[in-house]
Amino acid sequence: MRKSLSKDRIVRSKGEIQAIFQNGKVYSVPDVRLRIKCNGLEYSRIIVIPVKHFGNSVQRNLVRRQFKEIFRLEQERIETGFDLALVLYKGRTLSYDQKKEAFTSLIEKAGLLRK
RNA sequence: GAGGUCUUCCAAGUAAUCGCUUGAUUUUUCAAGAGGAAAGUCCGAGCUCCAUAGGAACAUGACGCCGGGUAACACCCGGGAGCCGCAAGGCUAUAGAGAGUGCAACAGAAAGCAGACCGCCUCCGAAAGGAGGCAAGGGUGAAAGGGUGGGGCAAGAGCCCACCGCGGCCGCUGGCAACAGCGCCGGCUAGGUAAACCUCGUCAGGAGCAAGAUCAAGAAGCGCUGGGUUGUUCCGCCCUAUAGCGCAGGUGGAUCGCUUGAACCAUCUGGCAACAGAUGGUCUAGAUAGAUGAUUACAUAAACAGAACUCGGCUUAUGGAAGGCCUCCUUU
RNA sequence: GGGCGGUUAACUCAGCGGGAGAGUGCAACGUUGACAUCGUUGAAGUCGGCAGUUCAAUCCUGCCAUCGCCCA
Repeated sequence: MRKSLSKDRIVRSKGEIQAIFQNGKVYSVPDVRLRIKCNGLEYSRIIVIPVKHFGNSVQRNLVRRQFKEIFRLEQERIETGFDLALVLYKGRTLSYDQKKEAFTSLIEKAGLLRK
């Protein structure tokens, strides 16, 4: 499988985001919270949402890009057919490796790791 | 060497692997891809819509030395004046207080066509004190209606004189001008505040790309009224019942606007400069939950910080480098 | 992205060029056997911050910070 992440792999419309937040299951580690919901498609999608006062726009864009990169590299190990919403809270500053660790443990908790 | 001050420049690059957006080409590649502030939204414009920004009066707001630059500006350049600084240099919402209204708490005798507490002097009186003259000295205050020196006087005072300061719809000279210099006149009369009202001059219609246009989908109508620019009034002209306003309901998708522009680079010419002109060259982000990331190497990438219609400025945040100038110290 | 408004005592607000205030709350005292109510007294403030105008700024002007509202 090609490790791409094009625009249709990102949750885009406002209604779908609302649906994840109303009906999704919640898993969390410090400073990061994951909500998942079945989407009925052949692939999984993601959206990264920093909370309102998460630093300035440079910091918000940086963490969003880094989590998208982690999802892109790990997506072949993840079950298909789910929408993932990552909500980021402002705590300590995580390095790239720490973010990757947090993401992997969240996927394990949610039982989405492909065997 | 230390401190200060002004100006300019840079804001990472290259290679590899995996990826993102746009455009070409076509099925595989190629090219391009955040800032000096992209920020704050404080000014000025372009652009779009509001049926007519057509006129007049009164409001309202902004600006305010002079000359120039600019599409325009509250910006920039040059000059004048005042203030600050030992200096380099910096700051100034820098017209009018000789049109009017107002304000100046407290203190002080007196605060605006000024006034007399202490005091000084003269006269009356035995004394206490009284009548008058004065504004130099003390004291109050942010501010007490020219300053210094001399003459003069009972004591004093622009009362008189010299110099300095101040004023004049004064003259001459220099300057496009602001203004400066000199002369003459005035014996001082004319204090502060206009980021208080105001006067004078200049400018300004309003809203903003969530403007606005088209397509698709969806929905449920009801009530009121003539309405239409949005400071007020008047005049003129015109549009529209497929109208306007209010409440309720629905959608919240796609395309255009959307990037070639008062653009950038180089050279020459004019100008003290801001800037303008000519010639040649270049095409340089266009996303829509929002594209620039991750890892490795090059000794090492660290500050503030991320385009959302586009320009010209201002302001604020911030790392580093270079140069000019000034002051002080040390050495030769 | 664009357009507006606010910030004064612990809380809610008034004031708008010369004295920083009101109500609630807080503290002390009185009243009561005790409490509530009531009465008296008191404390509490860089008027969001930094500059400028003025003799003098919560007030006028500029910049910054922060909070909130509106639009399709």
